[in-house]
Amino acid sequence: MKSDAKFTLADLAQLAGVSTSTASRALKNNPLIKQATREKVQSLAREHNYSVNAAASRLRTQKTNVIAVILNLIDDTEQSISDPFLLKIVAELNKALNAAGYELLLSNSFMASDDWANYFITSQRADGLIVVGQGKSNEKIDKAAAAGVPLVVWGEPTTPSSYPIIGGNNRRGGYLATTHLIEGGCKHILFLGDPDHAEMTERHAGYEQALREHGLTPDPALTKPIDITSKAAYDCINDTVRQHGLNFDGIVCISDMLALGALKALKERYVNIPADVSIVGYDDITLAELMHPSITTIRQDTQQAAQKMVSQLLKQFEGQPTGSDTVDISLQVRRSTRAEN
Amino acid sequence: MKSDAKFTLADLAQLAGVSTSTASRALKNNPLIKQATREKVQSLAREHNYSVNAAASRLRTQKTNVIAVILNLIDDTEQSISDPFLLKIVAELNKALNAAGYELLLSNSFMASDDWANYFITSQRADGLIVVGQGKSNEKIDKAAAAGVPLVVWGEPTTPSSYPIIGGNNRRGGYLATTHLIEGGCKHILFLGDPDHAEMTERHAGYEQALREHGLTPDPALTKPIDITSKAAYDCINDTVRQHGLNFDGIVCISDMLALGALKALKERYVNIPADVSIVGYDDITLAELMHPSITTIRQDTQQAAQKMVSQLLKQFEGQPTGSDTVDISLQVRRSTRAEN
DNA sequence: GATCGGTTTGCAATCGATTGCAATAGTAAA
DNA sequence: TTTACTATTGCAATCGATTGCAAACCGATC
Repeated sequence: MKSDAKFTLADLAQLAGVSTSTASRALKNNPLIKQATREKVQSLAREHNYSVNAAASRLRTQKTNVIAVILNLIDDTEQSISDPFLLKIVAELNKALNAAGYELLLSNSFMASDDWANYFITSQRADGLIVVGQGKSNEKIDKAAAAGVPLVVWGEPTTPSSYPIIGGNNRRGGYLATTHLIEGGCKHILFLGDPDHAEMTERHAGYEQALREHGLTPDPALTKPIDITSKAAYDCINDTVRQHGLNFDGIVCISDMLALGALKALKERYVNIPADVSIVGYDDITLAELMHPSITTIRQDTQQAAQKMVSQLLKQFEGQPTGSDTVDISLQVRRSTRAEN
Repeated sequence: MKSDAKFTLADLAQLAGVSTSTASRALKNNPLIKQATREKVQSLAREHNYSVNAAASRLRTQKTNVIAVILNLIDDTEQSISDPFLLKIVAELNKALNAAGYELLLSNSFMASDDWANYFITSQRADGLIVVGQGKSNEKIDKAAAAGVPLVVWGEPTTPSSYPIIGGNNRRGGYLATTHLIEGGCKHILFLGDPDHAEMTERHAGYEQALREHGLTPDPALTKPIDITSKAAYDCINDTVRQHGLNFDGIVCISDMLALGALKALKERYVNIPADVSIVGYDDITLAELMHPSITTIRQDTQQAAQKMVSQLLKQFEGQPTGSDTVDISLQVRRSTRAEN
């Protein structure tokens, strides 16, 4: 089973009594080669455990069949590592890429050098990039795109860009979440999350839009620009309650992680959820359903997201036109909000 | 900035007025080359955005500097994708590998062909493997190891094997968790998790040991061999309570995800945690602390785990002896268990 | 038997970097 | 000015697979 000496295409060809060119073509079922020859070569290959040397093949073909997935973390927060949503996207990307015949090289923005184009593409480590998260600035992404790197981003689809951005309809998400709270009778709705971040800006816009459409006036004091961590949400809610008492009856969170933090803070103060305060999260991570009460949230279809990203990337390889696109979202109503007014 | 024509080592060498051999050596600071020459080449390289072609380099050196990380999922359950613990390990591996100059190729056992040795190593896609999770059978792993593939596994360290296995001291973990419950006054302790799985076998052994040492007799009926999903835990607790009433006052879970499911089921039945039933989880995922009540759990040091795995792998590259090893674990006491009797 | 069109196959160059060994430049001693 | 070394640099082979183009083969037709 274990053959110590390397077994190369040349060896295989010799065994089969053909040239390496024939062997190579036979292996990939090239119709130029007679059927019988193909089968012979292929069966010998199987028998001898032959597999194409990827390095050589990549060098010759200038194609790696590898896509680098970059977790573009915001600052140094723990967001990346602890946020199940991002990781779920990575998992789905893994599936989708494999299905398309690509492998997934995992990176994160702290590691990879600043020059993505160079590091991944010029150096022929990958054929393209998928960047998960826009970060606070698009500098690195823009730079890579400007260098002609095939890339796709998970983020806010309406952001003007020269590359396709896939994401949920965040404005609608914010709108749905807020409207649901209002219909449940909420009048003073907190917005938890930093509106400076592209996706969040939209969600916040949807939040304000919903308020206005229902005759409520957005109060800037109710928007809490915090980091995307449960801890930040927990602290924020505690501070707010301490300072102003329970001056709100609903919370729109820009991620389920924040919702969990908020929920914890409120429960510790014996605030009744959803009677006294209703909470809506975002992303529908597994945990949302497991909480007590389970959390109403905006679900983003991650499988569809992965497929769209991969397909946009493949289009770039083929020179076809590409564009930003949205992914389905839907409101998952659970127990952290009141059913109706 | 963007140069369309490929810029190769040869071009760089020509610009610098040296041969490719000199250029190559200069780039990697080979002392054979005069300092001045090195600097000249390096600065030209920077200036022209040169970066070594990985494919060519790999072909020539027979070294990829890539490690394939395989998520070895148990069956078709959602475990992989939803379990934050595994993903945390991946994230830590990413860091540790990068620090050691390696890249991380992400795979999972559904994708990769059955013949890992061939697919990853012979084909020169990676230099070694890190397998996360032993799975229910070691077949694939053993096969790869037998083929001489450098590999390390995250699993139960006491499993006899020809390759190093890194993992927590699971017996001690089970023991600690159970003892803690007993000291809190629990008499009828449920064990939630499938003892068939290597790591879980040990945790279960620790559980039984703790019971015996405290004069309690393990009751087989209290061991619930369920899948590693919150849903399974939720269903299991519901079934048990429905059939036998609340015939237990403590639960040892083999993962926090199970603890969450159990917690939810109990809360829905208005069982008081920890007064009526205490719960201990395993892994200390972020959520454990965020639950209400927060969950007492066994923490495994994932950063240390990643470092040990990587270091064991590097040792294999260097031909040094290797061996299985354990990672620190500790009991994190929170609110889901009673402080004392 | 020569010719022709279509099938199959093989030759040899190529992808870009690395490295053992030979060659040259440089320096100090004779 | 040689000689003897050492410090630098360059030559050319090599890693293994792919592919454009030319060559060989095959059967059929004239």
